[in-house]
Amino acid sequence: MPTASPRALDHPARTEIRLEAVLHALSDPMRLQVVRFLAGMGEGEEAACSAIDLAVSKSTTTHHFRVLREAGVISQVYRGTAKLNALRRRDLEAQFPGLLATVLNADASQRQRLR
Amino acid sequence: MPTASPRALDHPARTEIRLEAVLHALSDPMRLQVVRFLAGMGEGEEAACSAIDLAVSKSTTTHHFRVLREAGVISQVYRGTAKLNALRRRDLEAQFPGLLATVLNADASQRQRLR
DNA sequence: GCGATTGTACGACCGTCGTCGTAGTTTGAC
DNA sequence: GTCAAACTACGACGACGGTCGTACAATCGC
Repeated sequence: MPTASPRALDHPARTEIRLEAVLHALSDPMRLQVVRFLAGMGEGEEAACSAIDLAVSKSTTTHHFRVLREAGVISQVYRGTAKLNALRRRDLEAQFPGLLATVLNADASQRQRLR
Repeated sequence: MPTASPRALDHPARTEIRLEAVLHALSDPMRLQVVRFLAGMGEGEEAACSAIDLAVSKSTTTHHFRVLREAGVISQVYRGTAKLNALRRRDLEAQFPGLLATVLNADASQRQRLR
């Protein structure tokens, strides 16, 4: 009885997404790596946390995913033992048009420059 | 003799500006307020620190301006007892095209929404 | 020189953040 | 029921960040 079947996770509603939170979430290299990975998948595609190989412990990985979710950058839903993650492209675009694309583009440029 | 006349301040070169640092700098409401203010002035216009009324102590104000400068978001130069600040529009645009405009636009939308 | 203005340096405080490890929960497969 | 896989909760730790106050420095105007 402790299980409510599909365990629910708190997500900010589209209109509750705060710019400062999003910028903060994106200002960490690990989290930017996650976003880059998710952005590289098709629209609406989801990936388990374990699909992205972060060079930190599992606890830390959990932490970063939560920060992204609470900022409204990604959505998370349980399926089986996995937790599927997806970029909230539409919500971000509706709230802050162009922001995600611009940041991803800036990130790509910087990575290419540093290569 | 302790004076090197125009006291110099360290600024990252254009190519040294890091995306994470910029995003972090912009993720604070106070600093966003500063950037918004500077963006509201003409291209190349400068404003003294004291021209922007932040609701914090002078020490804290100094701190925020330094974070912005070290991230490469603004340039600072002494003139008399004042320190003139300006957005590094060109450098930011060259390094991360559209980023500043997109963030400012997102900020404006959010402020309007919350009004 | 003196005083006022503007900003800095330094230290303190305390909360947040990124990190970890260990122990635990939930689920699916057998 | 048992086991393994995937993720979480919790507590710890050290580093960083935003804030302040006080004391100081540089410049300008008189």
